[in-house]
Formats: sequence, structure tokens, C-alpha cells
Amino acid sequence: MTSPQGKGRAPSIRDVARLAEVSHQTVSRVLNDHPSIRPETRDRVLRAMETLQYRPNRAARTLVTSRSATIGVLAAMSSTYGPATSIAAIEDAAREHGYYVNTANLADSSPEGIADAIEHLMLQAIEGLVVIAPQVRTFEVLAASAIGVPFVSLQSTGRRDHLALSIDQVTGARRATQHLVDLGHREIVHLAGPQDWIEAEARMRGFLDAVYDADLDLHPPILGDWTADFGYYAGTELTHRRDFTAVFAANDEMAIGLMHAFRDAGLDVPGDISVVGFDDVPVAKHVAPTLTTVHQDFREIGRRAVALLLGQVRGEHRIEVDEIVPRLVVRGSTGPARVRALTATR
Amino acid sequence: MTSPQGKGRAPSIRDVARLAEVSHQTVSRVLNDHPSIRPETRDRVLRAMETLQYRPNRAARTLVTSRSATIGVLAAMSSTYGPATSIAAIEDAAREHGYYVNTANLADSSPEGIADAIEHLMLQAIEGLVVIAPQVRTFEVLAASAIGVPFVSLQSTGRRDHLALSIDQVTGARRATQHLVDLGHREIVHLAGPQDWIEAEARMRGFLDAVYDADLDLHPPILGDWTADFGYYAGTELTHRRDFTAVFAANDEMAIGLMHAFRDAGLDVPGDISVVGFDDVPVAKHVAPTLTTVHQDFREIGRRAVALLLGQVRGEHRIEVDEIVPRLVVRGSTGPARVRALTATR
DNA sequence: GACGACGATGTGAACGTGCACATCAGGACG
DNA sequence: CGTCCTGATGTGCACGTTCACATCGTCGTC
Repeated sequence: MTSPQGKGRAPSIRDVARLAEVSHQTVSRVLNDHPSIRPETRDRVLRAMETLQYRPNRAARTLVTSRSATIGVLAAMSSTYGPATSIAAIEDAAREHGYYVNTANLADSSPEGIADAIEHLMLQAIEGLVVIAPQVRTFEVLAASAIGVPFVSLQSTGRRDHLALSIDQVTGARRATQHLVDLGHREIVHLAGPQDWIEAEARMRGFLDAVYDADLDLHPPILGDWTADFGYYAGTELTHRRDFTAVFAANDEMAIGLMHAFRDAGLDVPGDISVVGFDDVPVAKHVAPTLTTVHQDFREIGRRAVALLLGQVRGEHRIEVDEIVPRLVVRGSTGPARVRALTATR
Repeated sequence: MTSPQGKGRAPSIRDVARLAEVSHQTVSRVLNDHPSIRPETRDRVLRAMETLQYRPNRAARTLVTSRSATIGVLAAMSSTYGPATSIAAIEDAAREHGYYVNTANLADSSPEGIADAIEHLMLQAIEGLVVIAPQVRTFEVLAASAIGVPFVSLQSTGRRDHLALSIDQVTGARRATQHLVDLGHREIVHLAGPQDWIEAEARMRGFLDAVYDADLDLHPPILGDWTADFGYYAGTELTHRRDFTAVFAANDEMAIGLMHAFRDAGLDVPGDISVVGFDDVPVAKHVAPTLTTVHQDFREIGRRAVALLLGQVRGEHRIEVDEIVPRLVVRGSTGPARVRALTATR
């Protein structure tokens, strides 16, 4: 019903050969752009392909060359803006290079879950792997399972067993914090991501660096889960405390939840409290107040990951890519610190 | 360097057979859970697989069975919350059924772009196709290229050549509009999505139905592009007009942009103007004011799409799934209509 | 106790492609 | 004018798996 010409198998290279009156090998050569083919015969073969609606069989090709033309993506939080954007960019870039992409989502961060996802990808015989939004544990499992293909992390991990894009999240976070310091804030709280995430750790480090440089008192960071709901929860908890004037949230969602909680508590942002986010999601510039945040170009990140990985897969020597430094975007959620801001509002 | 045991090819079914002292066919039977295998020999084979670190070669299997165990996803706007969430759910569900997923993103809506993406997927020999966030044109191209595999649309299209989930977006949009009517609004503007999108059209239809039922004057809808930035732009344009008290936006991003523009113009939401969105993205409940919107369960949608498609692929008779009706979530962005609200604010 | 059925296993071919090698014609070169 | 090289093409095999069929022993049945 659905198949137009449901009789048997799809035309093969041999069917094309018969029609074009050449050998199957000649057809193969046309497919692979072999130099020594007479233009005339090439045309004949191409015409035969056209009339037969021939499509090369990737499985057969993979079987004989043992190259699957597929790269794997191991992603967490893949439905949130950042990862989703990078994944889309990876797929686009891969397709451009004639590659396919296979994504495995990490439901939880248990070693079993990670191992399952990796196993799923390995069964597909991927040639390389991109790891998105990685947790520390991911790389341990990856190292342990000795997958035998090159892999690239979207974040600098400090490990030596794989490539990583140089995205200087530490500097990004440091700049965000420094911005608050420059505005006169001396009591800054960090609403961090989950401890075991590479990115969360890098952003926390940047925060700590800035706090240290400015010689501020250290408030114990709050460990969140990246969600706006958690941001709201953390915000309500924070309103009970009166010892800070600014918050640096590890991502925009949490920052938005935070601001919601402050609003509910009758606190003004940035009048009473300044808030900085991270990522610059598309709505960040439209929420009230508009969110000061650290912009990341997720598409560019995805593109570079593919370039780096395919370079590796094809055995090219490692290209030194220049570092990506996220940039601060100052908007309406940050303002000068007021002394005793919190007490003054009551 | 990267490969742990770089000597030659991976172990095959025959290597396992040799080690287990059985024929390769017996190993194959173990792999495919054939009933007549002595438990004893099965164990022996499994042990051999274990020691050799055997992984079945999917390409070889695909070649002989001509089943790729892969489904394709054709997606637009794949980095926004809704599609991204559905895609992730599709991947999870597919993996559970032992299937792989291959996604092709539509950069633009040109027929060539669509045809390219379909061609890319067909080269991968997909067994079925899920179409996400579809434009009308997509189905025309799909019908024209006679792909020969079943496909499922995530939205009701009214076409008869494929299956579609029954998501009653029309009712969802109608309820959103009716909610405004119930609050006393009689001058309602619809900020629609691009005309050629199935979803945009359904939501507009629901809006028109409600307007017709309530016997309201029809304001010409504004055609947007789903983005928050466009919402902001449309909002600034709208503030010049003084002939409406409520806006129904076709998605949350545009609604958030809208509210930003109204805020900038000194208009209060919902005091002066009520706003309703669609989708219930995670930040919708945290923006200021919290956004009244129509909730969609994107994960469930993805899951059902896979169930429906795999049922079709395996030749089961079509299961009638019950309809998904999105539900209205009333929050802070909607309130009773004030007469001459806009004029009163000045 | 002969015979058929069935359970458990083996044998050979096929799937569609690329690779290594063979073949053949024609031109350059001594 | 024979030799060698090179361009253009053909031949057979291998890749790892499943499928169709064959084989063998055992058990139940009349």
C-alpha cells in the first residue's frame, strides 16, 4: 500500500550495471568518483541510476568498508535550549560532511544508564562520539568501556584521553561575577548546577576565582538541578536570608525561577537584588526584568565539535581551534548594590 | 592509539562459534532467541561472546534482512522546547524497542530543503518516518517523493495518506480564546504562527471558531515566526493600536516577547491587556506575569508517535489511540477585561 | 520394533558493496 | 617495432549475518 513498487528488493549496483551495460565495478567507481572513468560511460551509468531510482545501500557499504559514516551523540538535558541547539548544529554539520548522527539521551546519571547509552551507540558502530552536557562520571565510564573510537567533549574537562572544545566557561563565569563586583556587590551567592557536571564545576570555579580576586566573603553555593522550578525554590529559601545583594545563577532557567521567587517575596530585581544568568536563552532578553547573562553560541559549538571529531576520525593531525570565550551581556537584572538593600525593603 | 586491541576486525559470529565449538548458525540462533537451543549450549555461546567482547554487526544484519531498525525524524525548529522534547522522547521510546533514530533538520521550508532532508533519511534506509512541526508543504513533498515507508505526523493534518496523532490543537486554541471571552474580552487579537504550518493553522482555526461562537468582531491575525523577538516586534506595533484588550499568541515564546513590549510601553498585563500563550514551556510559570497558556505533553506526544509508527512498521493493524486534548493552564497573564483599558492608562 | 515427528544443530548460499587483481587497448619511448 | 606504462574496464572474493534446507538422534505411537 505504502510502497510504490512493492516487488522485492531495491535495485542494486548490479541492476544498474546491467542496464548501463557495464560491470558492477564500474558503477561502484562512478559512485565513489573514481578518476579513471570515461565521461561517456559515467553519463550512461548515471542515467541508468536515474531510471532505476537507484539508492546506494549503506549497510552493504558499511559492511565491506567497516566505516558506518555515523557519529554518536551522548547528551543530557537534550530538550533544553543549549544542548538542543548544539545537537541540531551537529546534525546539520554532520549531514554536510555526509555523516549521520545517532543520539542517545541520558535519562539519569547512573553509571548503568551511561553504560547503556554507550552500548546502544557502540552497537550502531559509530566512528566517533560527541559528549554534550557531560557529567564527570560520563568520562569515567567512557574510559572504562574503552570504546575504541575518538570522542570529543563540548566542555574542557582537563582529561587527556580525548579532545575537548576550548570553551572557557571559567572565564565566562568569572566575568559574570566580576560584573556584580564592579557594581559594588560584595555579598554574592552562587546558585550552582549539580556538582558532578563539568559545566557546573567550571562555572563555580569561575565564580570562586572572582570572589577570591575581589577578596569577598564566600557564601556557600546552592546546588541546583538547572531547572526554573528549582530556581524558584532556591529563591524562596534565599529570601529568608538577609546576607546577600546579588546572585549568580549557573544558567538562565534557574535565574528566571529565582527572579520569580524574589518578585513573589516583594523584592525588586535589580533594586534590591541583582541576578545574573548563564547561556543567554532566547527569552532571556524578554523576561522582566531583562536578564543579564553570559552568551554562548551553541550552534558554533556544535559545528566546531563536528569539525574537530571528523578531523580526528579521518586521522588528520589535531587542529588547534581557537578558544571560545562566552561573552557577558548586560541587561536589566543587574544594578548597583545598595547597602542593606534587603532590610530597607521592609 | 584510541583502539584498545587494534589488530584487525572485530570478532564475528564465526569467531564466537569456533570458541564455543558450535556452528555459526547456532550462535545466530542464540542472538535471535530461537526456541530450540539447549540451555547448555546457549550458555557456552554466551560465555564465548563475553570473552571475545562480541558485538553483533548491525550492517551485516541490515544487509541480509533489509530492515535497518532505524526510524527517521523530520523536524523543524528542533532546538525549541516542544520539538526538542518530543525528539528526545522519540529517541528514548525507539531505543526501548531496539530502534535507532535519525534526525534531519529543516533549515528552511523550501521544497528543495525538504527534499534534501528526505533524501538524506532515505539513504539511511529508514523503516518509518516521524514528522515534527510540519509545514503543509512537507506533506506535499513527501507524497510526491513516494518514499515507500509509513510515516506519522505529530499533528492532525486531515490528509489520508499517512497516520497522525490526534492532538486536538483546534480545541486547545478554542479553549484559550474562550477563556478570554469568559473574562469579558470582546476585542481579541491573534498573534499567529507562519501560515503554512499545520500547527499554526490549527491554532488559528480554534481561535476563529471561538470568535465566531462568541460573535466577536474579527481582528486580522498577525502572522509571526514563533520567536520571542517577533513577539516583541508585534507587541510594539500593537501598542500603536488601541482597539483590543487581549492577545492570544500561538506559542509561549511570542507571548513572552509580546508582554515585554507591552511592559516597555507602560501597559500592564493583565491589568490593561490579557495575554494567553500556547505550549506551556517550563519558564511560562515563572515569567512576570506568570503566563496563562495551553499545556502540551511533548514527551507523551513523542512516545505515542513511536508506538503508532512501529505498529505500522510491524504491520499490526492500526490502533486507535485516544485523542490528546491540550489543557488550559490559567495563570497571571489573564484578567477581566476593563472597558477602554488602553485609553484609561494614559 | 519400524516409522514419523520433532528438537537440536549444521551447511551452503545470498544480501550489496568495495578491494585486489587481471585484462585490454593505445600511446610514448627506445 | 617491441616494450612498458597508463587509462579504462572487468572478474572474483570478502565483509558478517540470516535464511532455506539438510542432517542426526530421540521419543512416542501403533
